[in-house]
Amino acid sequence: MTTPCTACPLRKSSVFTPMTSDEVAFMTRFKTGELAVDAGTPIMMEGANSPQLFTALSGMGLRYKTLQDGRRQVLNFIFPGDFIGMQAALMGEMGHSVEATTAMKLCVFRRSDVWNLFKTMPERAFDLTWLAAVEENFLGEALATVGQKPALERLSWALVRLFKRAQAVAMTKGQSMPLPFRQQDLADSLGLSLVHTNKTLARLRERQVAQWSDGVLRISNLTELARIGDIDIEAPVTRPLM
Amino acid sequence: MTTPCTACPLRKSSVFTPMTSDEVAFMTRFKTGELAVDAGTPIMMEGANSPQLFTALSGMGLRYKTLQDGRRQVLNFIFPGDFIGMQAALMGEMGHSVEATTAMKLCVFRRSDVWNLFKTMPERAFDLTWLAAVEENFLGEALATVGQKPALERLSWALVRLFKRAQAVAMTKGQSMPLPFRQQDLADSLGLSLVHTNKTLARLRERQVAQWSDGVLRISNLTELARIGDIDIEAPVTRPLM
DNA sequence: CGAGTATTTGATGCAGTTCAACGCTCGTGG
DNA sequence: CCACGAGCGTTGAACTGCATCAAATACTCG
Repeated sequence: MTTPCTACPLRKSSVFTPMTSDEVAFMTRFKTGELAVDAGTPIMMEGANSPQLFTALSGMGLRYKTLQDGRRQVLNFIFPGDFIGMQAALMGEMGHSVEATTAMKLCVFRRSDVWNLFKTMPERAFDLTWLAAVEENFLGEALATVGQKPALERLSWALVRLFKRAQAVAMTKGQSMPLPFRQQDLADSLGLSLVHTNKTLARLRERQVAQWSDGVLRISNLTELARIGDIDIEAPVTRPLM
Repeated sequence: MTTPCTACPLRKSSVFTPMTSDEVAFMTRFKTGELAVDAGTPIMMEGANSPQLFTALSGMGLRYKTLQDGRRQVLNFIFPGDFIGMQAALMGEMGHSVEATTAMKLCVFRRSDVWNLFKTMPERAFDLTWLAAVEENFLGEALATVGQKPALERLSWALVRLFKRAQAVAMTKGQSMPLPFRQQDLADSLGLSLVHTNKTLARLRERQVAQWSDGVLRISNLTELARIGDIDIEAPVTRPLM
């Protein structure tokens, strides 16, 4: 019924570390199905103990935390290949919510099989930990950005990050990429108000550095954008796919 | 020579998940020695590929990132029992620097043995991943705090977090705990200026909620502090010790 | 006792928030 | 087929929380 991992369209991408046939066979058993959700669907709720874990196959989404008064912090944007549910898998409770921004296809795993993965597939367990470490690393960089940089630099940092992520999974066409979020989402990810985010995006547009409209981000001057955002443009590291 | 893990003073604490004798034996082999450093010593540098990993045995330190212009974001404060070098262990490069704030004793491991840990001790590999997930969780909460809350709430959140961490490792005496950092360190962890941090701490003092002077933090009203900081006071979860 | 470091306090300015209003697009129902 | 409302982007104006500047106090240490 469900596509076996041998036929996974994502695995072909050169960004993802190749798997041995043993690993692919294991993942096929680990996988319990596929899930297609509409835009706007909540996938995981903060505090919930989800019995399912996912890998995003297509579409985009976002991770966020909600505060008591309704304010929202977007932690990260979800791209194809991203693993969803790490905290549920390990600690049994999610620290944030996840929702689909566009329609998405997800690969589904059983949480209860995670221990089996550690016991019988150390390579895959290592990969899982690697993903956790990368996410930790990203959040550290995001915290430094939100904590220390002024608005123009925050936006530039975020746009470079998004563009590099998109490049890694071949979602870019030249200097463009789909960016199907609202300005409010980006604002909430950077600790800025919607109004100020809008005005700062206008500045980047005027400066001929980057423009974002109708769900498409166009980078006119990546070097300059990276300079403003104080971020390196390094070749993407290959990363494991769960 | 070096203390075997069977005699580890930290393991006795009830906060740490008990280990089987197999696990203790493994850790003793994993351990290559102990390191004592003075206050102010850098332990790991951002970008470095450290061949050594550590577990803090005593003393306190901090993790931080430095930006081009010299600004600094403190990511977290290090308590006894904390594992240091996760990113070096997995990705081969640290995303942040670590330094000792007080004199510290550290348990030393060889980075090259990590793969062996995954292959032969899945329980310990799981524990390592658990620690990574907890750190990811913490950074998400910190990001939400810095991104969304005003100064008084940020400070309250941070003080509650610190106090609960200290309670977990039995470093509190009643409502007091040692907090051997500078106001600048706390300011850098919350994305606030030193001056504003100082003035906001004064407000908490006046309100009879918390006071911090001479390296000692005294919580006068934990409930109120937690209320202001919008944070739950839950019993500490037992966690693995590496 | 002078130099260096940390805390404290007052004064001033601005980056970013909040409030408000308008335009555009799209879906829905009369 | 048009009217209406909802959601999103855009822009102007006013306000404010926090940064920055400045300076005094206290403490430690060689």
